[in-house]
Parts: sequence; C-alpha cells; structure tokens
Amino acid sequence: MDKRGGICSGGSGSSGETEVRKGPWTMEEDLILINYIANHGDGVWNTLAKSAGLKRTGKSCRLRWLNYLRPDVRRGNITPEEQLIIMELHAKWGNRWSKIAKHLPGRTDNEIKNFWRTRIQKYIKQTDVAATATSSVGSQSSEINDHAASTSAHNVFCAQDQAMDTYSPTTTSYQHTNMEFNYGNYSAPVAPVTTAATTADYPVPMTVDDQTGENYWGMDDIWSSMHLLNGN
DNA sequence: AATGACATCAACCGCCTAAAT
DNA sequence: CATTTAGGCGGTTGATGTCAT
Repeated sequence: MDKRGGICSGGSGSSGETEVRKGPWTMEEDLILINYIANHGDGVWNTLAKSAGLKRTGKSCRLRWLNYLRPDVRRGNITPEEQLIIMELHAKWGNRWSKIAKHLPGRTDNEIKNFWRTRIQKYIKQTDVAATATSSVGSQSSEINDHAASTSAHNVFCAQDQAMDTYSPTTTSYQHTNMEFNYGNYSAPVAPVTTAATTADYPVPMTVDDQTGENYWGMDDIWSSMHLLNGN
C-alpha cells in the first residue's frame, strides 16, 4: 500500500543490488541529480540515474527534474492569465496536459493537471450541480473532463474568476516553494508560501526534519548546498 | 484540544509511441 | 519485419496540511 519511501528490488531481483528507491525525494538525491545534470546535461535517464549513483528509475529522475528541479520551473499560484489560457487550451485540446503546458512557460503538465483537477474541475462540478438544479438538461457525466464541459465552464469560470474564493493571487493556497533562479545567475528563492499564507506571509523555509532527516527542506536549502558543493 | 473532512500536490503506474537493434 | 528499450503522457494514489466542528 505504501508506494512511497521504500526500497524495492527491481526487475529481475536476482542480483539483489538493483534496489530501487521510491517515494519522496530526499535533499541528498535532489542535490545529486541537480549536480549531475548541471555537469553532464539531462537525457538518457536510465543511464543518468545509474551514473549519478541514484537508486531511482530513469523515469523517476526525469519526473523529478522536469516537475520540480528544473531551473526554469515556475512555482506559485497560477495567474488569472494562465487560468484563462488553461481553460481555452483545455477546451481546444482536452486533457493534453503536456501540450497545454508548452504554452505556459515554466509550468509543468503535472502542475496544470493538478490545478485543473483540484480547482477548475471542482468549480465546474459546483456550477454543473447548480445548472442541473435549474434546468432539466442533466449532466451527461459527473466526471467532467471533456471539451464541452470545459468550454461551457470557461465562460462561467472566467466570469466569476476574480471572485473565486479558492483562488487569490494574494492569498495563495499553493504549498510550493516559490523559486526563481538560473544556473548562471542564481537569485535567492522566494520563501515558501503555504496555505497558511493568509496568516503568515512567509513562513521559514522548510528544513530537514530532525527525526526523519527527509523531505523538509526548501529549495534555498538545496541551492545553498549546491553553492557549497560548487564552491561559490 | 481532538478529530474528521476536505484540498492540494508530489510521485507512481500503466499505456503508448518512437527509436534502436 | 519483429522485438526490445526508453521516453513521454495522462490517470491515479497516498501523504500531508488546513479548516471546520
């Protein structure tokens, strides 16, 4: 049941040393991956994973890099403009998240997908319920994930977008660590904004947990470590 | 203060496709 | 041409944080 944080014997399992780590990435793993890619570039992920000494699958490394560690990943709240683009492109293409993501620089397909599922789809559902309450048309499906639904939702959603209480540019509910940086021109990451942002604008960055030693760090921690490693 | 419900997001899984052999 | 392998994509899950009671 626990698909995270474990070590699984991989594939054949005959050797016993092809164990594969799963679950959340540790700071050390992130550092290794960032450092390796900074020096060797990305691609050929299986080889990369092995060469870097990571007990991860190539897929896992790729995902981690593309969705989280990549320098140009934009984190933080989706802007109203981005919402609009997502709505429009989804109406056009449906759940082609990677395709949609290409039109939103710095956004990942995973992020857009999550945004859609958690925010927009929920909102569509609400408006759908309201619509069916007032008309007898009836919803074709409670699983609202098709073009028509998003198209119809588009108008409603955009019209009421600014008033949508689940989204606010000033009171972001994203739990990401905001970061803006480049390899060559690193600027200090913005402090992470949590769902508690309404009461605490910028909580202290995550740090390594005393007990587990895992998964409680901010990108600034990672990057300061990187700078230590690289001696700058 | 405890706890249950809900929301969010990172990460895994399975499938598909393209490239390599 | 058939098979294998790797990468990419979309769907789904589970951990965790927040809010409401």
